[in-house]
Amino acid sequence: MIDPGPYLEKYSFIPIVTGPTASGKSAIALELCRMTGGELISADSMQIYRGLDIGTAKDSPEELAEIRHHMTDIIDPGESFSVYDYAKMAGECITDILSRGKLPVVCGGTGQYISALLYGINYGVEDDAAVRDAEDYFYSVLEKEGRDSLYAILTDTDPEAAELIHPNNVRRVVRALAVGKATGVRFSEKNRKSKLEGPSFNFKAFMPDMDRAVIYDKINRRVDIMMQQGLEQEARSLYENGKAKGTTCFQAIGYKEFEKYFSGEEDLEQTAYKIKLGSRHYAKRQLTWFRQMGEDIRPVPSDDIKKAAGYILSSSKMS
RNA sequence: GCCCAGAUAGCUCAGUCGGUAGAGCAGGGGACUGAAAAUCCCCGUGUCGAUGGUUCGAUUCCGUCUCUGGGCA
Repeated sequence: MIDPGPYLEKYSFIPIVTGPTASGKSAIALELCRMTGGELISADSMQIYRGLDIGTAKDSPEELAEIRHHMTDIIDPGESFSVYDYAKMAGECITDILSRGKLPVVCGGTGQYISALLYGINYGVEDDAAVRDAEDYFYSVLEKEGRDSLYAILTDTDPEAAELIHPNNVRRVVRALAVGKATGVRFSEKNRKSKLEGPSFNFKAFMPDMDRAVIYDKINRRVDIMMQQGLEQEARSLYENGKAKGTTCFQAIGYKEFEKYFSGEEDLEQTAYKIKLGSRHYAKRQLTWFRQMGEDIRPVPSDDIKKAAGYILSSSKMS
């Protein structure tokens, strides 16, 4: 555990505000920063990209100017980024903020990023070029021999991992195989050891308590607003950026759905429908992730932002 | 008013040569350890429009009615 420094005098933990998309977590986190003079650390896998503003529901330019944001707008579309990178960089940001006597407020809905921080998952060595090569190798095996024989290799070399990964989930099968081949340590073995050190900081996570029907309704309305704000133009410039083509940022909901619109196969109405649908499905997956974390995530009232922020701060002072 | 075609899951539809029915989408549950807004797994009882008739048995065949399309007046 890293020495929290002077911040300890006032607060006993670092708050994480998470939850599904459109649940209002950002407003709560901003309010927390205002109330404490804190700084915000994003935990969002798409808001790290410059230029993806409207579709990722990034905080407004005014909010970005008012509250100092970290882990937002840090890389260009086309660049790669990983959970490992996130955990490392976010940790550095937190250390830096604490050293200046301020409160870091983590906010974002990328479950894997939240878990990485909260459980202090150790992802291992920094250089992953060997793993990337191994992934390429296993993808070529997949192409030549099919998914059954690919899965058979995993059953053979790491039965424990094979037990947990469905044969159809090629991406995870390849990942497990590649880690084993490149590092010489079985995927299952590496994962088992990954939590031994524990988290680097004392975090506490919170999530707005909001009915799913309300979240879905907010998503639907928010997409209409994004369209009015010029999402089409933002997506178009991403598509015209040669370097970004086919990279991670194209997985972002609100951008990938424009592909068939730009090729003339679908109209704007169909595109908006698909963005809403994709966002709803995403929210559902996020809820599953956070539900699985159980008591590690505490609900906060969602009807009043100041009340929610106050609730988090008061629970800080008590414990 | 007449003729034709429909009416089956929240939606779009398939099907039952008469033995009470199933796909896609929506929706729900779950997994997740270096792309995660990704990737993957599981979940389908519904007066088969209403009402008579034929039949051991009708959502299925026949009659009537209601509604919805389309056509003719």
